[in-house]
Amino acid sequence: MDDLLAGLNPAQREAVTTVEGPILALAGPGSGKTRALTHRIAYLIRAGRVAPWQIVAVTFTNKAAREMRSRLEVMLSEPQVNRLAVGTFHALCARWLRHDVAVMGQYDRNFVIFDTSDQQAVIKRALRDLELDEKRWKPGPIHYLISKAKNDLVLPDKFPMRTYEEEIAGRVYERYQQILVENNAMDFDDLLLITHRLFNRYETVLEKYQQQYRHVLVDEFQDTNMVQYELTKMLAAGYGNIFVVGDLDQSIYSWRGADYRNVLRFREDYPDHKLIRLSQNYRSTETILTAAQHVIRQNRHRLENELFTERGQGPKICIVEAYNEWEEAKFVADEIERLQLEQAISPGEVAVMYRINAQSRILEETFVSRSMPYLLVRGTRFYERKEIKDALAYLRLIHNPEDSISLGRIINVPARAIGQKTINDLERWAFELSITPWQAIQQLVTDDEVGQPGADDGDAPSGKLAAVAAAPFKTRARLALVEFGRMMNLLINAKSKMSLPDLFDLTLARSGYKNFVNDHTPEGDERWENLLELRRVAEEFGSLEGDEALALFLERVALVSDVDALVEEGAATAMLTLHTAKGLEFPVVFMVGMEEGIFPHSRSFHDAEQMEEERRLAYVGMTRAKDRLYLTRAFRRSNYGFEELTLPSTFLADIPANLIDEVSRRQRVRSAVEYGVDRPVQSGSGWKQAATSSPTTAATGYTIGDAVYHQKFGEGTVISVEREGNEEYVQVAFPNQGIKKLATSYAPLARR
DNA sequence: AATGTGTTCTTTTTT
DNA sequence: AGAACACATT
Repeated sequence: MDDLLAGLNPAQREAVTTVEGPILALAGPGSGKTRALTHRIAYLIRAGRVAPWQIVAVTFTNKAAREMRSRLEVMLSEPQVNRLAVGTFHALCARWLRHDVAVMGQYDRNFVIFDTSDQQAVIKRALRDLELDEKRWKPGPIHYLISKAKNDLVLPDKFPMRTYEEEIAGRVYERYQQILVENNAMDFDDLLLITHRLFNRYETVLEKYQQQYRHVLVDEFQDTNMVQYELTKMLAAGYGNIFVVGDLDQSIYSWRGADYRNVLRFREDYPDHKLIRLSQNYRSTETILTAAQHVIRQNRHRLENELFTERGQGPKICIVEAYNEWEEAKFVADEIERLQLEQAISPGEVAVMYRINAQSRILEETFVSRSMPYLLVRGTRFYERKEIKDALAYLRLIHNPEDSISLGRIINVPARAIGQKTINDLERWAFELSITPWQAIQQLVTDDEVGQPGADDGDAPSGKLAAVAAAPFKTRARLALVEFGRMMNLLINAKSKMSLPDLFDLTLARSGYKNFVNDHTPEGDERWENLLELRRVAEEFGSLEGDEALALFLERVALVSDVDALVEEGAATAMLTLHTAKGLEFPVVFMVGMEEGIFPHSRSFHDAEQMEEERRLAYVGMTRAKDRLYLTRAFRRSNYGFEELTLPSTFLADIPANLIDEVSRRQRVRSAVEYGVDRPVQSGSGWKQAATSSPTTAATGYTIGDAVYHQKFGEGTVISVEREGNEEYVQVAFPNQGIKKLATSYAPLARR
C-alpha cells in the first residue's frame, strides 16, 4: 500500500485515504489532482476492498479518461481497470441509456447521437414545420436558448416567454424535441437530460445504479451544469461517498451551462463534507505562478486558495508586441527555432494558445511556409469533413433507420436520380400517412414486390378522388427509391452477420460511395485516405459482435472532443484554443492575441461576470506553462477584412513589472515602415497605462449627424445608428473612403 | 445535374 | 478576407 502513498504530500494523502463521506478537494492548477484522483481509486480497490465496478469516475474529456485508465493500469491489473466506469458525463450517460432507456418507451437502445450540424438541421426543419421565417430566425441562437434550457432542466412547457425571440425559441423547442424522438435521436444535452429523467421517474433503475456505485468521483467540478450536479447527487445518494475536485478559478464553460456555484452548492448540500486544499503547485516556476495569481486576484467571485511552488524563479515572462498578426506568427516561429537551437527545447514541448479558432489560420500558414512541425489540436475537425459525415450517415442509418437527418444526407449521394422534388414528395407522402420517410420507402419496396397495388404508374395522381395514401411518384422516381430501399435493407441485414470493418467496406461498396470518391483526382485520393482513417477507428471495434460494435463505434465518434486529437510526446508544436488547453501542461507556452477585443473577447465586455470568466481563462492559459511563458500581441490586426489598431489586453497590465523580461518589453518586434507613424492614443510608457484606457468605455450613444474621428479613416459623419443586444453599430461616411459599418465598442472611434 | 456567380455572414469558447 | 449559402445558368 505504501507505494500508493509514497511521494504524496499530506493534503494529497488525505484525499486518497479518506474513504468515507463527501469530500471537496479544492485543487489549484498543477497541484497533482489527477494524481490524487487516480491514487484514490487504486487505494479504494486495494485497501478499501471496493470492487472496480463499484466505482464511477467522471472526467472532463475522453482524453482524461483514457489517461486515468492507463495510469491505473500501472497500479492495478488490466482486467480490474477495464471494469471501472471512467468517462465523461456524456459518455457514461450514453452507456446507461443504452442499457435502460427502453423502459421509458420513447427511445430504443439504438438511438443515435446528433452532432452540432444535425442539431442545426433539426432546428431548420422545426422552423419549416412551424412555418416560421427561416431567414429571420437563425438556428444558432435558437439552439443556444434551447440548450441552455435543457442544461437548467427546463422543459418546453416551462420555457420562459419574456421576449419575442424566447417565444419563438420556445415553440421551436417543442417541435425540435418531437423531431428528435421521431428520429430515435438525442442531442448532447439529451444524453444528460434523459438520463436525469430516467433516474427520476424509474426508481428501480436509479436504485440499481445507486447500489452499484459505492463511490462517485467527479473531476473539474466547477464546470458541471445543473443537470450534471443533480445526476451526481442522485448517484451518490446511495452510499454518500462522493468525492469532487474543482477550482473556481478555472471555471471557463459557463456559456455551456456550467455553473461554478455548484461548488458552493455542494458545500451547502453536504454540510458534513471534508474540505481539502491542494495548494502546492508542482508545475510552474514561481515567476509564472505569481504572475498568474496577480491576474486572477482581480476577480471578485472566488474562494481564495493561496498557491506556492518550490520550482524556483525561472526565466521571466516575455511580453512581445509585433507589428501585425503575420509578424506575431513570425515571432512565435522564430522564437521556437531559437529555443531549439539555444536551449535545446524541442518544438514538441511548445504550445501556442489563442482565444478563438480563427486565429490559428495565420499561425498555420506561417508554420507551413517554413516547414515547421505543428499539430492543430482540433479533433472534431476530421469528423466535419463531407466524406466522413456521409460515411457515418450511412452507418447511422443502418444502425437506426428512423434517422431521417442521415437519410436526407445520403439518399442521393452519390447521385441516384432522387432529386429534390422526389424527396419533397416522399416527405409529404410520409407525412400524410403519419409514417417516417424511411417507413414510406419500405412501403414502396413492399408494394413493388407484390406488383405495385397502391402505386400509380405513369402519370402523377391528378384526380381529386385519388386516395390520400397513393404514392405520388412517377415510375422512374419510384424505382430509384425502391432500389435505394433494397440496398439499405441489404446492409441492415448484413449488420449482425459480419464484423464492423467488413460492414464498413460493404457499405461503401454497395452504396456506390467508394467509386464516387475514387475519382482519380488528388482530392479524391485525399478523401479516400480519410475514409481509410475512419475505417481504422472502426477496426478498434472489430472484435466485438456486429450490432454492439456499431453502437459503440457511433457513440465514440459522436463524442470525440478536440483535445482527443492531441498525442503526447510528439515532435510538433501544439496549436490549440485556451479552452482546449484546460488540464494540459507544456514547458513553453505562447499566448497570442493579447489584445482588447480578442482576449478579453469583445462579446464579454458588457458583462462583469463574463469578464471574470475571460480572466479565469487567462489564468488557465498562463498556468499551463511550466518554464517559459510568452504573451504576444499584434499592434494592428485585420478583422472581417479590415485592419484596425489594437490596444493591449487588460490582463497584461496586472502582471508585475519585475516579472517581465526587460528586453522583451523594450524591443518590440517591428518591421513595417509605417510602424510608429500612426500609433494608437497611448503614451509609450508601458502596458499598464495603455491597457487601463480600454476603448470599451469610450463614447457610445452616437446619433445621426455626429462628427467623428477614426484612427484609420480620419474624419467622418455618422449616417446611421443601430443597436443589437449590447453592441452598438454605426455607419459612418468618410470622405473619399466610403461608408463603413463599425462597432462602437470596438472601433477606434471618437466624437469630435 | 453540374458548374458558376453573387450575396451574406462570420469570430467566441465545445460535449 | 474567406466561407458558406443561395440562386441562376449551361
